[in-house]
Parts: sequence; C-alpha cells; structure tokens
Amino acid sequence: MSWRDALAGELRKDDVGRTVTLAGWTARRRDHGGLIFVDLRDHAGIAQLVINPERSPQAADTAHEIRNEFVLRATGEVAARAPDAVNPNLPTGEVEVQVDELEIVSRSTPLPFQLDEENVDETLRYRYRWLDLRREQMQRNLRLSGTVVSAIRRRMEELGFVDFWTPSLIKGTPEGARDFLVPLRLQPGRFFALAQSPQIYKQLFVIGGFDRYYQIATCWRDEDLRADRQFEFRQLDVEIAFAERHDVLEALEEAVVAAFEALGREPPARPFPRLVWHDVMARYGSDKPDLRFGLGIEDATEVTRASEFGVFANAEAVRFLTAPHAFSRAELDRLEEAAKEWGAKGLAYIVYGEDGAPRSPILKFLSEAELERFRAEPGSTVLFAAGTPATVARVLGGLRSKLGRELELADKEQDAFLWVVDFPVFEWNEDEERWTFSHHPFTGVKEGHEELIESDPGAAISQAYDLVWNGWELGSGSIRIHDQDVQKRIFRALGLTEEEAEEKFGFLLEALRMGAPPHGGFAMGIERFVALMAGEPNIREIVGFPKVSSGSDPLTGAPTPMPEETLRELGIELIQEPER
RNA sequence: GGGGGCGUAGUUCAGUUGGUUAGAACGCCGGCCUGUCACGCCGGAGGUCGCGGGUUCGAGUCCCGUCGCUCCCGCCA
Repeated sequence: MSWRDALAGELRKDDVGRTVTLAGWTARRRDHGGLIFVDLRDHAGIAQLVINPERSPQAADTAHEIRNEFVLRATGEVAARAPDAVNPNLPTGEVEVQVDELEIVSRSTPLPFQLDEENVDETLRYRYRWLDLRREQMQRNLRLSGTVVSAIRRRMEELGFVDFWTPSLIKGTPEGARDFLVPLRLQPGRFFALAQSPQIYKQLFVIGGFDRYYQIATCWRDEDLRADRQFEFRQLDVEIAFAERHDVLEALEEAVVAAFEALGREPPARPFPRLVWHDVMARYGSDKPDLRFGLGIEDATEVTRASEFGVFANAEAVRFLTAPHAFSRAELDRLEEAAKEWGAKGLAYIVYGEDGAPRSPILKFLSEAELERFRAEPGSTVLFAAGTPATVARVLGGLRSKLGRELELADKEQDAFLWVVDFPVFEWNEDEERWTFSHHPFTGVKEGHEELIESDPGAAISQAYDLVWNGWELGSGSIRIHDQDVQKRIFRALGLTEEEAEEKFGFLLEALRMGAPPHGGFAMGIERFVALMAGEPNIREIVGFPKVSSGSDPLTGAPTPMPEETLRELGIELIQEPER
C-alpha cells in the first residue's frame, strides 16, 4: 500500500477516467449540505475533490468533519468538469476527482493564522513555521533555494572543484566580526569560536596541494541582524591554486550563470563588467552600485573652485547628480535630511521646472560658467554635495540609491552584475586612528604596490574584488598573499607586533614558509543570492527557520538560560542573570 | 549603542475632538443548502485595546516609562 499514487496538483485532462489515490492537506471545504467540495493541496498544487453522498455515503459522512489543514487521503475517479464548471484560475481546473473513499489521516486544531492571509506578523509566522512553510510563497522560495544550490554544486564539480569540509569550531580572533564563542568542557575557561568563514582552512587546503577547493560553507557572525543578515548563513566558498584573478572571476560567473540556467532564466551576459573601485566610488558614490539605472555623479570641482558661493569655493570636492524629476520644496527638505545623515552640511540644488528655467536659492552666486556646467533638461533637479571626497561620495551615493529606489529608475527586467576590482588594501579607521584592512589581512597587494605598504598605505591597491548584483554585494574575494614576508609586512602595517602576528596566525605564516603556491578565491553569500533570485528583499523569506532581529528563535524560544551545574562544568559564572 | 515605524478579537485591520455597551472582514461554533471554487444564507461565541504609571469627571485615543516586533545607522575582516 502507498499513501498516494498521484499528485493533486498534477492532474490534467489526460488523467480523465483514471482512478487515483491522493493525499494532502485541506485548503478549503465548501459544504453544500449534499455535495461537498474539498480543495486538496499537495506540494504540486490544488485539485478539487467532489464528495457526492449518492456516489459514496461513507465519504460524505467523513467529509462533514473536515476542517482546514486536515490531512486527507482520497480515492476516486478523475472526471472532466462540465464546461461551465471549469475553473480557469487553477492548473487542474478542467478536472476534478469524484471521490469513492475518503479517510481523515490527520486532524488540525483551528489555525493561528490563515494560510492565504497576507501581511501576517512575521514572529507569528515563525512561531508556527510548519504552517507558514505550507504557503505557496515558502514552497516556491525554498524549492528555488534547493535548485540554486544544487546547480551551483554541479557546475563547480564540472569545473573540477572538489567539495571540502572545514571545521566549525575554530580559533577565535578579535579581528573582523564578533565571534560566537563555544566553551569547552574538557578545558574549562577556554573557548572555540564558530567559524566566521573557512578562510584560513581553504588556503591551507590549497597549500596542501588541492588546487580547486569549494564548499557551501556555513558561517556564523555575532552581529546585529538585518533584512539581509542572519547569525548563520552559507557561502559558496572557493579557492584556486596558481590562480590569476580572471580564473576566480570566471569560476564565479559560471556558478551564477548555472543558477540562472537551472531556473530557466536568461543568464547575465559574460564576462560581467569589471570596474575599478576608484572610478566606481567617484561615479556612483558606492562600492556596490545598482547599475540598472544611470544617474551618474559628476565632478564640478574645476568650475566651482572660483565660485562666489563660499560653500563651493572652499570645498575640497564639489560633485553633483542630475535627477530626472523636478522636486518640490517638501521633497527637497526630505532629501536634505537624508543627506545630512550621511554627513552633508546641507543640500544645494537647482530645480529645472517644466519651463526649463533654473530655480535655486544659490542661483545668485553662480557664474555663467557654473550654470552652463549644471544645465539640465526641463523636469529635473541637480543635487550638489560639497566637502571632502569621502563625504561627497557617501552623500551622493546615498542620494543616488535613494532616488533610484523612489523614482523607480531601475529597469526591473534587467540584471546588472558587475565586478568591482582594485580595492585599496587599507582603510583609515577614524575612531581608532589606525589602518585596518578593507578586505581581510590575507589579501594580496597589487604588483608594484608592495613598497606602498610602508610608504603610503592609503594608496596601496589590493588584489581584492567584489561581486555586485543590482546594488547588492553578493560576495568578495582576492588573490591572496603567498609570500610570508609580504604577509608579515601587512600584519605590521595593521599594527600587530611580530609576537602578536605569530600568536594569532603563526600557523599560517609557517605554512607560507613551506611552499605556498600563488592562490586566490572568493566567497559568495548563498542566502543573498537566492533572495535576489526569488525576488525577496528579506532573506528570512528564503530561510527555513530564521531568527528575528532581537536574535531569538520564536519557534523554540532559543536562546535559553542554562542550569548552573552545566555552566559550572564549563567554568562559567554569570555576572548578570538572564532576563525573565 | 542610536534614530524611525508598528502593537486593538485567533488573523488582517478600522476606531472622528478624550465621551453611551470598542467595530468590520476572514477564521471559529451551531443550523440550512447538490455545482461551488474567497460558495451562499441565518444565528452565536470571542477583547487585560502589549504592559505599568500619570493627567482627567471620563483614556484604545493625551503624557511618561517599559516590553515586543520591524526598518535603518553604527557593526557585519
């Protein structure tokens, strides 16, 4: 005996005359007193059961008890519907099942929320995730996720990559993201960290002679949650020996294209555009621009240097972008408020109304040359930022993506992938007044830039690259350092003493001393990629059991306090009682 | 850590200027119904207005605090 021999959602006209046994959930019951209709749902879709007391008194008796989400098993004949009874909204709408035998396999209490209800509170959905997962959206998203991951694996293996496993319990480091700590009972007072990334292990695999490593690796980071961030997530992790940059980029492009193909979608054209970080920052004010729309930033510093408008004349940089919309005063106030959050002192603008005439509080200060430079179409607004190049980039970059979103400038049909290459090696950390790495400390330095590590750290260009899709950073990678001398110099530039470097990364430095091949790799966030593939702005919609923004799991109630005895065994004493 | 938004029936929401017994739809319970598919019709139950305090003759509504959720900034090598 099997529970079923056909899927409700797959019944079509061809099946008419077949006797089938279906099993699934009750999506709806329509009880007409005599005739009873049941919409039976399985993962393939919905089919209508017709329970006619004249055909089967047993089924009719049973059917009166049915409620939403009861699990049913029904045997009957697939019948064509009368032409006026066809439901064109259902793939199975031309047929129905005339039920002979009906069994209630499993009952359900009334539901905490309706499966077809929209905007149900997220926490409630997660609390009853097993119900939520039955919804069409979740079925589609999680199946899509499985398809994408499987397509990526297949393509990586076709390309000669071998699937490796690396430890989750690793040595903690204070660098980078906050670690999740795991106490060790065998050594009270000592802790592992959950891996933030398999970074060092994959490099060691490659140094160990495996030239093409990949893994769909789970990573943990104890940082605040966001719509696009969970504590734990997966990344397509890749490392290649004797790799040039293009070897890595091509492998990742292959993986992306494979995912599109697996979903039957037109893949993005290869190779993806490769843009230099410095240019991207200048042109779009962001290292992850959405290139589905233009709205480029232009530099005006040449022409404003002699401006009579003091703010322009005194600024290190003056840049502007031209939005295809004549903003109202209220809208401009709102934009200014946003600009101030990104560090602007104010927001200068010129509005070109339908008559094409410029309107602006700063008009009286502007010279002919300036006005000529800022000329724009009727029905547009020129927005300015003045200040240090970094602030100007941040303000206009922020405005650019805000305007892109609000004016819906992006072509939704388009997929804009790009590589951002030639990132700087270091970033200046204002708060700590020191250089920090912009990617990670194992990132290779661009050929010829090694001397700059000491002489002009801010100017040193790295061999790091990011993959960006429609304004989302999908992942990043680099050609690594394989020369232990360069690696030591990087550590030194980051402010680590030789002893500290040895203590933290001694094993890596040692490995680099024993025949490390040139190598490079990449890590791409699977959940972000899948979310974009599914058209979901929130990765919780493509994860089975997500945590909410406070860090809790509404389903299980985790995290929970632990008994004192357990903590004692681990050598842990609480200095603060957990709440409640 | 900071800023914004939300919190009213099981669910999604409405609730006017502070004013009688807090409403609707869906769901739930009971009844009727043989071609519905968001079935229909009749009847019913269901509320700590997140929680605590305050102002007031009177608070879902105003004030203070607090909790939860959410979006963003910080953070996320």
